[in-house]
Amino acid sequence: MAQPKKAASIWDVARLAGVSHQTVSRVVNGSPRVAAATRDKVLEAIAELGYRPNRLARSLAGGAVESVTVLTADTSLYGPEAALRGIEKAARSLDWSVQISVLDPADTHSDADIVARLPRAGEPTIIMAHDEPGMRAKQVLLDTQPQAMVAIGPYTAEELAASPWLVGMDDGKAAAEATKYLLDLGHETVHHLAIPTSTGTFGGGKAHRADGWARVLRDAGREVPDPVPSGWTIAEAFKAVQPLVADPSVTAILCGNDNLALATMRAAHLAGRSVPGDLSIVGFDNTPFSAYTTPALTTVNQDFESVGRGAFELLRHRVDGANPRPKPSWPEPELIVRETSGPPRPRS
Amino acid sequence: MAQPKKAASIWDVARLAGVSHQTVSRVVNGSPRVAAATRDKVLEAIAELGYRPNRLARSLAGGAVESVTVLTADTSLYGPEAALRGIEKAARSLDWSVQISVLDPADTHSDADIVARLPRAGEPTIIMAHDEPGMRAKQVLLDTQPQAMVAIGPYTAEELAASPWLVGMDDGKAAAEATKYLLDLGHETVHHLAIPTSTGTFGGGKAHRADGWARVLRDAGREVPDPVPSGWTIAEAFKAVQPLVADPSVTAILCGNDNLALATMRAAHLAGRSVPGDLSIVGFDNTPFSAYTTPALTTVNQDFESVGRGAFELLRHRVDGANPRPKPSWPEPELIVRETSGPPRPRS
DNA sequence: ATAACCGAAGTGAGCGTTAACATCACTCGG
DNA sequence: CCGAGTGATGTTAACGCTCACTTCGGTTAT
Repeated sequence: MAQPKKAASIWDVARLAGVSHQTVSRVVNGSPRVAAATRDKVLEAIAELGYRPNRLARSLAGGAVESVTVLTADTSLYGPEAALRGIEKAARSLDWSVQISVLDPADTHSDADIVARLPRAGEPTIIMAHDEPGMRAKQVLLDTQPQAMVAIGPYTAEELAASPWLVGMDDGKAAAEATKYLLDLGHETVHHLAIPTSTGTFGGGKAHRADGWARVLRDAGREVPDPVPSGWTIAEAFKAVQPLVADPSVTAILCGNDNLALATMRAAHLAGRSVPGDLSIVGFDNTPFSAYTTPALTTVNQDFESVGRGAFELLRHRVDGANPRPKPSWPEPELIVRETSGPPRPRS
Repeated sequence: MAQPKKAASIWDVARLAGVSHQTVSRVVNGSPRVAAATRDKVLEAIAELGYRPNRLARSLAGGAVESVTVLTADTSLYGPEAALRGIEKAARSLDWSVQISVLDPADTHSDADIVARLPRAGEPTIIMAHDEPGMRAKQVLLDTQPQAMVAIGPYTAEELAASPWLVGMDDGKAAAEATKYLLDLGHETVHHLAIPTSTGTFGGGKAHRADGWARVLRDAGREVPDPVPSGWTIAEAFKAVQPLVADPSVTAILCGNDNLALATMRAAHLAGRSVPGDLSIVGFDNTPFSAYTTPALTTVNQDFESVGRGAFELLRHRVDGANPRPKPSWPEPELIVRETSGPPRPRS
């Protein structure tokens, strides 16, 4: 069935159709300067040979750019995964191809190593810059090919507007909102189980979750407890959160994401603390499972898929220069109150 | 800082080092036939120019293949996501690049459309063939370029051994094991909330989850209830499972994956049925969250990441022909008993 | 001392496309 | 009825790299 022969090239089509290879190229690329009769002949030849254009050659020859490379440190995390989905969707609709390369923190890579992942110099690249490896990659690319990169991360509206290569949402603002919500519920203070920072220290960016949380507590004149650092995995979070759930004075925990929140719910359950009776828990991201836990998780919705699409649009703008700089067009993070949050028990 | 000039090519390096472009190529590719002094000169020039080889050109010129394209219908599902991770890891360690293209069931694509996603004819491709779009893509690629494709899906050991392009695990066997476990616990029968089938009908493949489940019930002489079909999303599952949780005669449900199991737990809770007291629930896949739900989910562990790696190895074997056909080397699916399963309540 | 050999390097021809320019047959206005 | 357009096509030169040869100076065997 399958011919072991080499795939047909534009020249083979040209020969069969009795035209020049350039005419075939014109037909394939939909140039209007081709007679209808010729076009039909060529199309017929293409069908007969099962010809498919070779994108590598196309790019090499200086055709329009048509591929993006996504650099990310974790594809199992909901945020990056959803953003990647948005990128892929947007890219596919324009017939761009999407490459993905994972920045594994395990193998410490040099700057050269990071750049070597790109299939060619100047390859359009989107970086998920929410953690340390991502931030580093962002810096490397910024030094190497700033005109062909876009980074996704937590930034304030001002930061986003000021930088031509940034896309993201203001997590700090969202975290502030969630913290305020818990305070308004009557909690004395709110504790924070934090995702790994991208900078090594908490408070590195105004748009970081931990930062928005701390800001609200300070502004309200409340004690700001030390944030409890956790890794990204649920198992790590489960371990890290133990002291918090064991402490009866802790009545509310804002978790850096829904995975951490799930771990916290589990830990609270095992510690014999009821949720939300003894302990209110708020997550982050509105991960699909969050609406179906028992009790259902109060969390902050983030439309990562739209952000991913936005990143692609911005990148395209920067690479082609053609379209005007696209405006951010995704919904703001929004608190979704479900069942894991409520007023604290009255002091006894 | 960044020079807007074009990136350096092999010729630029050659000129600067005072050698021919071929010598540069030799150095870059680690050929032994280069004098040490020359090599150093070239390396220096490379560093100075910041030269990076262009993979597109390399592939075009007939260098070794060094990219894989992964075709999948759903990146948010744990299985495909984990397999993709395995593929990426294996590929990266060999310096291959990974492309990803999502088979969106929304835009019904023609066979030609599927093939058009590949960057070039003969592009090495791995297909996640666990659902309808995947199966279709598998068929198309099988007809087009069987020598450069590998499919991942649920197959029996015999099927896997017989086909040179198949990789996967025997879900049927695992489902059978889980069903038997529930029967042994004393349940009269076991109901099944099923993931979408890849063939349109249940029982299409011996290695399918629904098939293994039905087989055990039949063999045990039990009634085989109609499997309840669900979509992939938790929300769909939640809706689909309602009749099951509402029926007090249903004491055990085997769910097609952990998402469906989570939905079932939630539905059971809302219906006032305790788990595992009134209802035993078993999931599939050992999704990370499954160990942290309350109660923790009994499920079947699947090492998708290893399967992904295996798929890559097999593909490499088929494309290069060099290495001997790699043997499957991942753990068998294994039942993990946690807290959502137990004996039925004694009849009253 | 001469032929045969070997390692180090260079030359030229593609790989499949597109961009830029050249050519050719018409058609049209004056 | 001829020069200028114009639309349809062909020709040539990249793009950055690898492959298959060729060349050249210095050994080694005879």
